[in-house]
Amino acid sequence: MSNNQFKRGELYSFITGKASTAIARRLQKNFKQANLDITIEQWSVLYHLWKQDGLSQQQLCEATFRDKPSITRLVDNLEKLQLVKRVASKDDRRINMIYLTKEAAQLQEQTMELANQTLNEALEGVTNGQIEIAKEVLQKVYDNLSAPLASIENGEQQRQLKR
Amino acid sequence: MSNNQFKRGELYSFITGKASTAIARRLQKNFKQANLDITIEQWSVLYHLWKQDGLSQQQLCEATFRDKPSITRLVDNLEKLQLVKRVASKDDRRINMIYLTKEAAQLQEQTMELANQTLNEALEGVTNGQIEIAKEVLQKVYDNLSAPLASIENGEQQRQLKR
DNA sequence: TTTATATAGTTGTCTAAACAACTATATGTC
DNA sequence: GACATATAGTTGTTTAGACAACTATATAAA
Repeated sequence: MSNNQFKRGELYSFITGKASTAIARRLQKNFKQANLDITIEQWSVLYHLWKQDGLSQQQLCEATFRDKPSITRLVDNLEKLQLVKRVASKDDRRINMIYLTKEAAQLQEQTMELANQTLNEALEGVTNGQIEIAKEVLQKVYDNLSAPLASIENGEQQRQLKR
Repeated sequence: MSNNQFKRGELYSFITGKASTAIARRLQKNFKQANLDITIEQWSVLYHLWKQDGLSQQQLCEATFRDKPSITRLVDNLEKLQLVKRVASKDDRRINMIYLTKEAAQLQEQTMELANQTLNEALEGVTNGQIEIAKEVLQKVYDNLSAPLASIENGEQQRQLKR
């Protein structure tokens, strides 16, 4: 575990930086060239609404791995662009249901095509087997860093309960 | 190539989002818990200066995959924190050489330890073989998306030359 | 030597992430 | 029903990324 820390350190820069920002920038550039005036962050929200319309902001937080203020502001900007509407839930008035507009529906096909193109470009020369392993590693990384959070929070709770 | 687009679409969210932000957030949290008041972005700049002190801002751009304005502002903030000094190069007065301060040198050991810990946590249960493949995939993604940029820019140049 | 061009860095503007503090509504308990 | 607590969302602040426009210095070409 300790004799390959340098190798792992190298991986750190890959995971945190290069590949993900390269894809993001490329997709953003492709959107721009196609005169699509949305950011990839906004697109990532629309992406989940295309899969299922009418999600709450809280559900969008979970789907996109963002915190609540981030989603509030993304929805703000999507509303300004008239791509999305906030509708207060009748059952629970705390909840905003987010619905796509017609304009947003029209964006789906074009942007998904660009996203697929970008991904195919990015993964050219990578075999499906390699992709599967990379997915597993990245998923494991995510799980490793998500699960322990609970135990940390439990620790804090226990500390609080002692009082 | 087209019959596994959904799988690739899944990978997209892994690459762009979950794993990298999870590691970044965890490392930031670990810094905070250790009362280290730097951001991981600032740390990533220091990381390269620890490997070699006295890099120019341009060299930091290349090392950290950021653009020039981003480095200007990161160096601004690192200077405010007294972790770094700008020194105008005598050979070429356009160039700022960036040097670590004593305070920054003291940060190295502690932060590198936290980074290694975080990475070990993140990669728990992942074999070295899997890590190697993931590295290859991410490197390939980066290369795929970096190299074609040149040809796009050539295309633009050719267009300009036509005038 | 003047002029064009390339390079290093800065500034302005917009968008977004992280975090803390906040409001409003809902739920559970006495 | 009153009170504590949990949940959904908002606002303020700081830091950062992307992009365009800019200044200053260096280099190449005429």
